[in-house]
Amino acid sequence: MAACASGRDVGGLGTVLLQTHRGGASQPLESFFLPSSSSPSFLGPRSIVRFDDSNGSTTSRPFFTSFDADDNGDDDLDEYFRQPEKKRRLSVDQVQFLEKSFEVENKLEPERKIQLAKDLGLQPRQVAIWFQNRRARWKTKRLEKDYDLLQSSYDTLKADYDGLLREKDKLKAEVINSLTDKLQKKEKATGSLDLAHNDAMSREIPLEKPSLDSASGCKQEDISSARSDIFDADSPHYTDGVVHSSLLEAGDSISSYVFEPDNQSSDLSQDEDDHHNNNNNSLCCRNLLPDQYVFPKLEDEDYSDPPASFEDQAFWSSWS
DNA sequence: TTGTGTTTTATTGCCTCC
DNA sequence: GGAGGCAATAAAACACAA
Repeated sequence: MAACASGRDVGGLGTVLLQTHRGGASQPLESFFLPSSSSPSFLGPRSIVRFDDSNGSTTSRPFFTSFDADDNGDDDLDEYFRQPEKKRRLSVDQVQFLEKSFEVENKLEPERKIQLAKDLGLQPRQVAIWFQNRRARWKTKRLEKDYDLLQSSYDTLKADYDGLLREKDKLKAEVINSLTDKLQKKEKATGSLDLAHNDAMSREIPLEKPSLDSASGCKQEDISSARSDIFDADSPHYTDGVVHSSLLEAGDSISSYVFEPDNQSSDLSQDEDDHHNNNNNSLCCRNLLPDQYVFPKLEDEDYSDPPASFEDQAFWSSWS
């Protein structure tokens, strides 16, 4: 018999009830299954208690019911033994009993297994199998809960991240607009400069602004060295006095990247000035023509896309 | 009634523990 | 080495729409 095939389960069944195929009444056939019986073999799933009728409804019978010999004759019994193995579902009462026991403790000690089997009229192995399957279902449910928890956590984090991205873009736009406005004002002011000044600029003669240059520590040799320092593959390139930044993107408005040439009337904050003073590239730009003063794109890092380590994880992407 | 998807019961093989 | 747990799976039982 299948239930004995694994050879794992021990017997130990007190009273065994048999049920005929689908709709038949339960029959106590203790003589067939008790250890002292002449037939040592267990007949498998058929031996479980069954309270359901043929329509699937469950009666309120106790776990041990008496066999009504009038309802089932020898023909039914013969038919039963000729039928192939059929699985029998546990009754609602049995399942409720097992559920309560599972709530108390989801592991099954041998003594408890035997006791439950006796109480329910099941094979101890059936009780063990039920607990095993019940643990598997419980684990699945717990995994689903954990998944939902992680999903909501991820959604919250994603929302925060997106909000920060929007805020960053907004701030970036504000900075660009501010700089553009300042540039336009400067361009208007530049139009009123005297011819001599313009001639000097047109010959690319650096505007002498000793106070600022000294403040920034930018000398002619410094400029040269600074140029060579930054003139590598990853840096903006100088051509004809113009900084051509590889960071500049096609279609970007060049005015967005024009650096303020006139330091005397600079509206930049001290922090910004400090930043510029610490930037060789920006220092050197003061020696270029005003309309050629170019500085690399403001951002050093691009956060418009989530970091690969964050977004590329299959774990997360599989959720979205 | 039948086809189909889901749930439940049971088996098998592997692993760990004593 | 035996007992028991677990994952994977089979298969019966069940639910339900068409």
